[in-house]
Amino acid sequence: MRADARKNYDRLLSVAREVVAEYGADASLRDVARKAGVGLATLYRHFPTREALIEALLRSDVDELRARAADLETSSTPGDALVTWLRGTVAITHEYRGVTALFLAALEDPESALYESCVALHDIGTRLLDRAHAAGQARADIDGGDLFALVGALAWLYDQPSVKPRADHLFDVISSAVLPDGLRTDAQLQRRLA
Amino acid sequence: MRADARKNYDRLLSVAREVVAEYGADASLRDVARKAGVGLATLYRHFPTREALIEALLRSDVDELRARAADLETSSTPGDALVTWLRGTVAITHEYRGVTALFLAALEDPESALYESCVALHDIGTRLLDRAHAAGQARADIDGGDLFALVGALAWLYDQPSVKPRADHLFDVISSAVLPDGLRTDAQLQRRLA
DNA sequence: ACCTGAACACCGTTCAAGT
DNA sequence: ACCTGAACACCGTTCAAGT
Repeated sequence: MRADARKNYDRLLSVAREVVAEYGADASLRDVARKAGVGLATLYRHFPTREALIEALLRSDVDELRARAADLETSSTPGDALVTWLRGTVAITHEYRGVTALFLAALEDPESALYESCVALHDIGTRLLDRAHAAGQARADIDGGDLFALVGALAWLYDQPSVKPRADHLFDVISSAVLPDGLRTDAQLQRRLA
Repeated sequence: MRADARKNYDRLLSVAREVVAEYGADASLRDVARKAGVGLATLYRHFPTREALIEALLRSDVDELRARAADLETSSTPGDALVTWLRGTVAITHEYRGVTALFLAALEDPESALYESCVALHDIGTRLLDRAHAAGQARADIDGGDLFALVGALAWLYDQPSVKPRADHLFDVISSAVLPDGLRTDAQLQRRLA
């Protein structure tokens, strides 16, 4: 990449991070280009679609979630590991307000720039879920696809301002549906019994 | 209302019903006016906001849900009544793709044209939920606001094309979190035990 | 190679001017 | 009273013309 192109690329990415944080994943791309002091077509060549831009923003987050999952697999009970990872995934997804609908669509569209990231998240979740299944801590009739969809629904709930005060509670409700207390013997349950 | 105004009003409403069914609650209002053969400003005077238009479309549905709830209160066990009503509410909300975010916002904005409808749905749900609470069939730490938010999340899930095949399953998962089988003695449980 | 401005076809919202 | 077209300030996307 030529030096000036590189500079534009980096500038676009850093401006996009701010704009998306403020206006969500459906922020105006024109606005991003304008604030980056760059022609609109320049943004389009670096990031041919909105998904491509979001993907570039999300890449480091997905890597982090992957690393966390690896840690959790060795440091926690299967049930706790899954819940902790879900909480982190929902939190990060929520930072990109409105991105969950893009995610769920991308999972079925290998052409999407978000496809790889979505598959990665889907697979990590499935792996943690299967561990919980093996330990008899997760509801048996839920698979990785269900889990991915529930993460989307939870992130969507966090995205709604009026839900925010009860969002953590709803996280507990939904995650306890995936991991019923009756099947669990981990820290969360210990706390409830204490 | 003058005869020509009445005619325009009715025509706008019927066209809006089709357009919203096809493109969702964020359909182009310009498109509605165009297809109704009416000036754009005419639409705006009859329906000063998008919420006002959606509210007009939704009014009969809300009335129907209210009637159903009244029936269910006399014809079913509290747990069954709540689940059946939830299913119907999610189904109808889903017909207006994308309306759930408007709903959750309207519940906190008395100025919104959707406010009355949202409060009505919220209150009906709370009433059915409290019956289930009294019968010991519903999870105690869930209130009407939680229920309203969960209905929104479920309708959002039904709105995502990639989730559709598993949406009914996720409905069961989430509704069983609200009404755990351990607390229920109704038809759904009987079926599962059979 | 890379960038830009303008063009095109859309929005939502408002308002002066018509009947 | 009611309606309309045009105006304004926005989009996303594409492309010919510049350096």
